[in-house]
Amino acid sequence: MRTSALEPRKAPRQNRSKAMLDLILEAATRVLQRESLAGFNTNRVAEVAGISVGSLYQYFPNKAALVTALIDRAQAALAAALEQLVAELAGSTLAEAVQAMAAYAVRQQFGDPLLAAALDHEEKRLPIQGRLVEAEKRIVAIVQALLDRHAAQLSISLPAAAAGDCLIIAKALVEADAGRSAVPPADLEGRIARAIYGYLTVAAPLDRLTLHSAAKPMPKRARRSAAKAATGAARRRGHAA
Amino acid sequence: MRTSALEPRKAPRQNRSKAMLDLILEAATRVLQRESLAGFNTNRVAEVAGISVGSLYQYFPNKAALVTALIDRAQAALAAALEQLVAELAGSTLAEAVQAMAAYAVRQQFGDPLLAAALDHEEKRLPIQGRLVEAEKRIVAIVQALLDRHAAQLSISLPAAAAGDCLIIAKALVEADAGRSAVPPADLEGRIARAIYGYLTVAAPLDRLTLHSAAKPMPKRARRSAAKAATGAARRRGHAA
DNA sequence: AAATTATGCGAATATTTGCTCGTATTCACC
DNA sequence: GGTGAATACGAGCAAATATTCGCATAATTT
Repeated sequence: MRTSALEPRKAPRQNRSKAMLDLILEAATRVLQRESLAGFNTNRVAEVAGISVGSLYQYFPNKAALVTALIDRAQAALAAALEQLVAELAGSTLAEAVQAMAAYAVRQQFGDPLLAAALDHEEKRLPIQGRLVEAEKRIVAIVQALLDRHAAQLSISLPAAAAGDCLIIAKALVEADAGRSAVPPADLEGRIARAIYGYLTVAAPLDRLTLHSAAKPMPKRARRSAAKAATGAARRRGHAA
Repeated sequence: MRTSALEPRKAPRQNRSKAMLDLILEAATRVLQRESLAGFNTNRVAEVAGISVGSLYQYFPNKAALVTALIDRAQAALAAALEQLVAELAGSTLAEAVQAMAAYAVRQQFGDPLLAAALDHEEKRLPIQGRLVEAEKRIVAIVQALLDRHAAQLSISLPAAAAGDCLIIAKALVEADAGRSAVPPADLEGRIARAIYGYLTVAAPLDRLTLHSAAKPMPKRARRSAAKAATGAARRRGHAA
């Protein structure tokens, strides 16, 4: 019978078990770093942690619960880090803030590119409970607070999505480069800053276009040539992406 | 003994086997769509295809070869679609082109969000042979050709990375929304267009900042407050991402 | 220090899954 | 309509992996 709960099985009461829980989490992280999701199994984690599988299952009812705990931890850490980063950016300009966020994103993901990617992937696959979604919201809220400070400079028409989009853009750009090389290219930080700053502040022709296609519920034939081309292309593709 | 070649085992000579190959590929796609990578196994693919596992292994020496074929197919389709899209955008402005690309990205990924993500993930994990990397390059080249037409309007200092970055940004934004809802939000297309257009055309303060941090090989203490904040945050995080 | 509880162990079991192989069926060609 | 080659089948092997369970040891309580 597969246990399906994702909650940790029990909280440790004695010191040694507290330590063991940390041991497990740390080993799990290490395994994930080294061999990604393939090769991430409970036996291996236990081995790396230098403990028994049985002990692992004393604290986590199944593998998914272990991964969930890892994601949980990572998100909490990210939220905390962002919170402080935003706090430290109190007096800064928007451009400075964006640059700082870019710098942080690079450091963050290049620290553990494989780990970050793996957790990301698992998060989508897992039967998520509210806690994780909650953490996401908190992270977005932190960024949103930062953006609010500079509301005057933003040309954004959809402030609700803006913070989330910034995070997504930064993460995607870093991850793409992380997949290619072990060390961040010198221009990465600048490219991220550019993308985010651009997204937040573009004016000009896009406004009109955006309004056009967003005005109608379905942007089907939003504009002749463009839409035509797109649908044509979509028709042509097989089952492929 | 695990066979390690990624090439298809043989080309079908009779009609029925040709049909079977399609059947397999289509079934594989469906399985990947429905249950992502977990639950994607050769037995299941055969079952869904309504054929035998043995038949599957007649055409693909191993699971990886099957996935590779899928990726291959998808990338070829994407390249072809983009090529035509770019061709059809011959007379358009940059803003129009960006908008069209955004529209296409939405259609593309929302057609098979899970599939796209799964293939993406596998691509990183697989012992890639040149063919796949080649296809990537071709896709980037197509976009780059589009950008070249509007070079005058671009404020990009790193044209080499620009095309790739546009693709990454579009993909990431769509994927994020695809993970949340089955139907694309009305504003998604606009947000993508905005991000890309912004990235390509921002001017102003970012230029200076970018130059600053890109000038020095390592952007370590690029700028006081920002860098300080970032490192502080990085120090604080555990093994988490 | 006895009793009780918490923790730890790891061999054993259950399940999954990539893949093979002997056999059956169909096709192409005469 | 016969014959060899191609194609298809699917039970089942083997390796990997998730999970359990009975027992040993350590901590805590009485």
